Amino acid sequence: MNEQFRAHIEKLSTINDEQFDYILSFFKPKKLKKHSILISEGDTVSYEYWVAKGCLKASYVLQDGKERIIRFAMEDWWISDYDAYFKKNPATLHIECLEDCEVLVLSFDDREKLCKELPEMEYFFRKKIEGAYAAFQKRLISLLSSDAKERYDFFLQQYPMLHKRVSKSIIASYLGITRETLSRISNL
Amino acid sequence: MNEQFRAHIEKLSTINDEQFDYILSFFKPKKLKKHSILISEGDTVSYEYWVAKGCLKASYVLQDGKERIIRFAMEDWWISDYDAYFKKNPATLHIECLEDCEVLVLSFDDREKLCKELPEMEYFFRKKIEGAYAAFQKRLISLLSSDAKERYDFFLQQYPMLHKRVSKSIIASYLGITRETLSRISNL
DNA sequence: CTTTAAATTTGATTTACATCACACTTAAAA
DNA sequence: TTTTAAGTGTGATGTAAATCAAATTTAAAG
Repeated sequence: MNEQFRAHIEKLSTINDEQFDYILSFFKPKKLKKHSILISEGDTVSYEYWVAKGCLKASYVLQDGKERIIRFAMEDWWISDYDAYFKKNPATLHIECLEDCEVLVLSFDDREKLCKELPEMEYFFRKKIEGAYAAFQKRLISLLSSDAKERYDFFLQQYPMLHKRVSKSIIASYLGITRETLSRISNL
Repeated sequence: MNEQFRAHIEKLSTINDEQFDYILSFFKPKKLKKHSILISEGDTVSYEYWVAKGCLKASYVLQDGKERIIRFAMEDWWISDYDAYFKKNPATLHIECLEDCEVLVLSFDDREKLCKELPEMEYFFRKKIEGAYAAFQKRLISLLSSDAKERYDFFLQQYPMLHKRVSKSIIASYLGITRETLSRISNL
C-alpha cells in the first residue's frame, strides 16, 4: 500500500525517502468491511480518506430515503464530504463502502500541518483539487445539458471501470434517474 | 481596485507591502464593455480573471443555441473555464460580460510562478479552490435532489445580490430550466 | 418622445422521466 | 440445498417541466 501511495503522490510532487516517511506518519491505515459507514449526515467531518483498495460512494439521502450519489471513490481516489471537511459544516453526505476497503485516513489539522511544513504537499493538494474541480465542472455540464441516455454514455466513457463494479441502481442514482429509467435506456 | 484586491487576498493570507506589489505585478488590469467575450468554445485558455467590478457569466452553449450557465462572477469572484485552464483542454465554456467590467488578468504560467515563489499565494489559491469546490458540491446536490422551485429558492438564498442584477432568463438557464418555467414558479 | 428590440408572462400541448406494480433473475445466508 | 433477500426488467399510468405560440411589459436605441 505504501508504495502505491508514494507513486500516487509522485505523480504530482517529487519527494525523497525521508519526506515520504514523514508524510506517511500523518496517515492512519484502516480496513473497512463492505457496508461500513465512514460519514453520516450531521457528523462533524474531520477526516478525508485516500483509497488503497475497494470502492465507496458519497451520497445525499433524501427525506423519503432515496439517495443521489454525489461521487464515487476507488483505488487512488480521495473521498470525504468536502463541504463539511473544508468548511467545517455538519455533513450533508453519507459515505459508505460498496466493497471491503483499505484506506489511509488524514485529519484536517494534519493536512494543514503537512501543507505548511512541506511545500511539495501544498502543491500536491492544490493540483489534486484543481483536477477534481475540473471534473466537477464537466459533470455539471453533463447534468445540465444532456438527457438520461447521453449522461449514461458519458458516464460509461468516463468511468468504464466503475460500471463493472457497482450496481445499476447506484449508477442510476449517480446519473439522477431511477433504476427503471436506466434499465430502459441501457438496452437501447 | 488595488486596495480591494489586497483586501481580497488578505482574507486568506497575510502579506506585506513589498509582497503585494510583487503579486500585483503579475496581474494585468483590463476594462471590458458589456457583451465582451472573454473565452469562446474551442479556445486555448491561458488566463483567469479576478473581478473588481461588474458581472459575468460562464455558460455551455448547446447545439440549438440554448445555453446553460455554469457559473456567474461578480465583485471579488474569480472566473475562467477551469477545465480548460487547469487541464489545458480546449474551452467548452463561453464567458461573457453581463455588465461593463473591470478585471485583473492572470496567466496560468504566472499563477504557477507566483505559487512557487510565494507560499502565501499557493496557500491562498488552495483555500480559494477548496471553497469553490465545496460550493460546487452544494450546487450538485441541489440539482440532483430538488425540483425547479426548490432550486430557485436555494439560488435566491445563496445569491440574493445576483438575483437583482441578472435577467430571469439567465437565472433560469443557471437553474437548468426554461424562462417560462421560472416565470411560472417565481410567483407561486 | 417614438420606435424597435429584448425580456417576461400566460395558455395549450407534448414529452421525458417518475412512480407504481409485479415478474424474474442472481446472489447471499441459513 | 433451501430460503431469503437484493438486484434487474417490463408494462401501465402520472406528472413536472419542455415546447410551441402569442400577448404584454420593459428597456434600449434612434
